[in-house]
Amino acid sequence: MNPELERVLSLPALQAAPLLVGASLSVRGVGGRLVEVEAYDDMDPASHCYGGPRGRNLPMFLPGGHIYVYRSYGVHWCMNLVTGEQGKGEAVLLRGLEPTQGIPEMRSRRGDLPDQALARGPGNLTKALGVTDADNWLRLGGDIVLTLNCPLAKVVVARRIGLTVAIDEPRRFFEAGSKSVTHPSRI
DNA sequence: AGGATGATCATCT
DNA sequence: GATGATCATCCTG
Repeated sequence: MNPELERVLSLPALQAAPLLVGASLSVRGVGGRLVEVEAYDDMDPASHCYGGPRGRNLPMFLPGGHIYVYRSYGVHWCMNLVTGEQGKGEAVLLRGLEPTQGIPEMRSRRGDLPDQALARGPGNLTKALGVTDADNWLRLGGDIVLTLNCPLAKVVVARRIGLTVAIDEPRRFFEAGSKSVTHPSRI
């Protein structure tokens, strides 16, 4: 993994998240540009790692560069990039991606949708990319590759979606104007 | 544009 | 037994 990416992934989630908007993610040859992410850490009562390491949250306490996948509402997989130092408990939820690679394969998994909708939303993103709990605990660099791009000029920080606590915390980062962002008007 | 609903299961109490 | 870091669909205005 290149040194700059290594550095970004060693940052706290709140600092790493905006730098990951615009980065390229590829999962077994299928991927695109990340356009929406959300930071979670041990100070956040909505985070799985709140209260310390136990059960399903253990991957969040690995060093930055690992993958944390969990089941949401019994129906969807959600994928996180672990950031920060080992033992801290931080991760960035991947919420939206603009497809650039393997679009026919995404369409076969998601149905006949416009490109922009294939990986919009955390559950749809994992489905389009073929990510499941088999990818939990993995480290970037094998099946899953992340490449930083030039920092984007227009990264918006917004409130969050679908939570019952700490919903107004500004922890959701997205690219202004992208059509692969959920609730773009909810700032 | 926004509110209500049900699907479905790993994890937690 | 209850709870969601969601989504598609159906409604209302």
